Amino acid sequence: MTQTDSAVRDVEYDPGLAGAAAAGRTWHDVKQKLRSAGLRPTRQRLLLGWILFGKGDRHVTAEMLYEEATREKLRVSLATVYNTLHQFTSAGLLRRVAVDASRAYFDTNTSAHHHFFVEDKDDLVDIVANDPLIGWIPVPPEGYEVAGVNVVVRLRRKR
Amino acid sequence: MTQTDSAVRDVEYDPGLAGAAAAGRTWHDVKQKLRSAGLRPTRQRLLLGWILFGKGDRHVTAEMLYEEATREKLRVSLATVYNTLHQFTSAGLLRRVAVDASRAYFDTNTSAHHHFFVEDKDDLVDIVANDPLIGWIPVPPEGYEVAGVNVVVRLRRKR
DNA sequence: TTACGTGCAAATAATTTGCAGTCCC
DNA sequence: GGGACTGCAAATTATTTGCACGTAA
Repeated sequence: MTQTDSAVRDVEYDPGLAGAAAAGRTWHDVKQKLRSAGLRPTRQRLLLGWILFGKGDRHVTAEMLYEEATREKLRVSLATVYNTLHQFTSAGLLRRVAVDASRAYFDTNTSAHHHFFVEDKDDLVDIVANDPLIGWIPVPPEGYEVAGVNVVVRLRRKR
Repeated sequence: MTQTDSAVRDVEYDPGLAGAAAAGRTWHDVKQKLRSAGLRPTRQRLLLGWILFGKGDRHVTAEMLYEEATREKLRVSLATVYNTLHQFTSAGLLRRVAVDASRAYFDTNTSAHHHFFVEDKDDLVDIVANDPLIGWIPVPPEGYEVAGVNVVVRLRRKR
């Protein structure tokens, strides 16, 4: 049975930023989150953290986050955005998703889940399902362990 | 049941370049392959095709292929390597694999299958299994169709 | 011949780094 | 005050492009 033969079932998919406003997280929460991750709550980390974690699950590139930050209140440099994204990722607050070989996406949802990638919109969307897509994980070669599983279902607009 | 709870079974994994020598493909075969893909068999396409398809399944980046070509016989420019990889991919002779957000990998095995990625060696390895990893594919949102599924199991050297 | 390919070098794009100045604890 | 952080600009890395020249059909 090949992958293409596999059964296809209905699944809810995450509507993107819907519900963003609903997920209220206070400024104080962000500060706590940073502290408990061992990161000093500086002005720019708080701002970026606020943008990232204050509005529900998000998928961003460095450029997107930089523009959003600039559009908002505080001045942040692009380099700092990159640094901060990496610091947040090492601290386990973000998860890096490999979608294509050009840009890096960061996901505020760090739990095990997978993604749709909408090709013509460069849009990354959580796959929300009750049953796991992956039924089993192959045993890695001697001396290695599984560091993570990345599943991206690429979507194309129907002709 | 989360991804981490999933069952783990034994699986053969592709030994990399082992069997490379065995997969004899003649120069004539490569020429045929190019022609039937609608690509004019030029000197550099033949060379690159020979390297790619003459030695069994391979996973290469542009840089790797360029170095290998240079080390061999003919002079090819890096730009031509990039162009050729893309032409081969559009023609369906190669498949692009998104592993990390920095380099693009190309796989000579265009059938549906998935990969291990060995982090510290930047090495991509086919997952060869009898049962599919993915049991089902979620139904995409209205107006979209699935263009492809990319699964990468990231491996880390055991501490 | 003649459109398709190729090489080269310059242009982009995404990301990282070095270092002087700034800011939390 | 001192080390942790940040900004900026310059450096890297991966990839693409423009254009004069070469070559398979």
